[in-house]
Amino acid sequence: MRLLVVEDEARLAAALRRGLQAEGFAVDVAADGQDGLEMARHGGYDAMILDVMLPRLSGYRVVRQLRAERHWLPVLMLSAKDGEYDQADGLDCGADDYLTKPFSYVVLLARLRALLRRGAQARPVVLAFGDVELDPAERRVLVAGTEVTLTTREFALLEYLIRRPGQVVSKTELLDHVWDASLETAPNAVEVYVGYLRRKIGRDRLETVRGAGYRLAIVPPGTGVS
Amino acid sequence: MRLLVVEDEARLAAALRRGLQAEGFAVDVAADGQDGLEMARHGGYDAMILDVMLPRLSGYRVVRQLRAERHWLPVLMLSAKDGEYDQADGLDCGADDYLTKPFSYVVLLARLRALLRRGAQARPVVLAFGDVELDPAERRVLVAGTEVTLTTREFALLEYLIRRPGQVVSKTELLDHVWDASLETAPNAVEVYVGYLRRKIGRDRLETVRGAGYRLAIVPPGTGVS
DNA sequence: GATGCGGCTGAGAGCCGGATGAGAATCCGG
DNA sequence: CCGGATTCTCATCCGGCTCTCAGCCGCATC
Repeated sequence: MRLLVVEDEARLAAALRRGLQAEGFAVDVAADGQDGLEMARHGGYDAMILDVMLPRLSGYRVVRQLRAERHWLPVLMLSAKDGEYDQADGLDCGADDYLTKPFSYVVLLARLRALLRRGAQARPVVLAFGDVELDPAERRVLVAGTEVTLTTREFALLEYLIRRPGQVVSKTELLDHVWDASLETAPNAVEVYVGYLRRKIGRDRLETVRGAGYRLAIVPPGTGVS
Repeated sequence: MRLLVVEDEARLAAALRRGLQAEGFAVDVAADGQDGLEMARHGGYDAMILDVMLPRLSGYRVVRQLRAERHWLPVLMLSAKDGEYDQADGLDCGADDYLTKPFSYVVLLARLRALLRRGAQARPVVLAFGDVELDPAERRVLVAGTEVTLTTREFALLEYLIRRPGQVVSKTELLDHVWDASLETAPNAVEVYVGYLRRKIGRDRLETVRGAGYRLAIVPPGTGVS
């Protein structure tokens, strides 16, 4: 199994290389985001361990770029725990798993094994539900075939909902995942953004389930007035 | 086998970790419900041991949330035996097995092994009884194939009844579980909501057992006028 | 057939969850 | 450093949900 470790902190990189090699992996190391991306593209690795904070190109951008180029190799992200970067962001970018520093080496190994067991999954290029299509890589949204421009928040909200097609998602869950969990945001923000989103994708495509949350809905073709 | 232990009492958590690691399991520990939920989502565990009384998010809520998100990992619940929390509640939330403190470590191991042997079972996504289908995740109800919209209370009531298919459920039990136990609600409320529900799902599908409670009933196909 | 008890139901008061418009604060590109 | 876009808060409004009450019905027992 070939692994790519992208980590600029030399000590940690060396430790990881040694540890993983001892487990029988073939390990390459890149010291910044740009190099990491290059190597990931052409290296034929089975998985990648990727720090978030990197010189030249952040870990987020590396994953995003890879996914945009349709490379699906499993990515395990590492980040300092200072709240500035957060797990949801990482996973949204297309990472497969996430670990905050400091982490136990045993946990890292376990997660990595889990990833390798799952393997590179062919991912849907675009998420779709009804006549709403969302492309996370290109950050584009099509409703009934025509493009709609969304702000960052609106996009994140729609993405979270469309990954749970048809299911009811509670406001607290949305707050936790679409908004930064650390910041205390008034729950009302969700309602406000639901409102914005509805104006853009069409009122009927986003249903309120009173007391429970929100749910994407399929609007019958022909009826669709966005 | 990877296990997640969610337990806030440090002594017990440490004891479990040590004991289970000695048995050859890889063990992670979370100290509150919120962390536990996060880790359960992304950690790729084979099973979870979950205390009921936890800071931030109760064990019940953790399981409920996991199940709502279609994670089926086996869950073994632990609770103090003080009657406040009870076994039925735990199992209703979607736990797979239940142990009251104090428990013997040998019993815990045995139950855990049994769970792991069964593994994560793909669960029925929808609950059904007769021609009534209820999908907790999408929060939808179909009666004889056509959708029926229910309010929060009505939905909770039907969900509770349909989880006890065909059994008689007393009014006090309904009050305890469908209504907030802390608030004193007049018992009459149950009758009122049974009435509402009957109007929506069809009179015959919800029987009164005089002096005992209510029971869902199967109406013969063809007869069914909702 | 009278009486009593358990269950049913219509009406209505109050409350709560959600929607929305306006505006402050912040970010970002030029 | 400015101006527009974006994010978020706040106050307010609205509709419908929840629950209580009071009276009625029907079963059951005598």
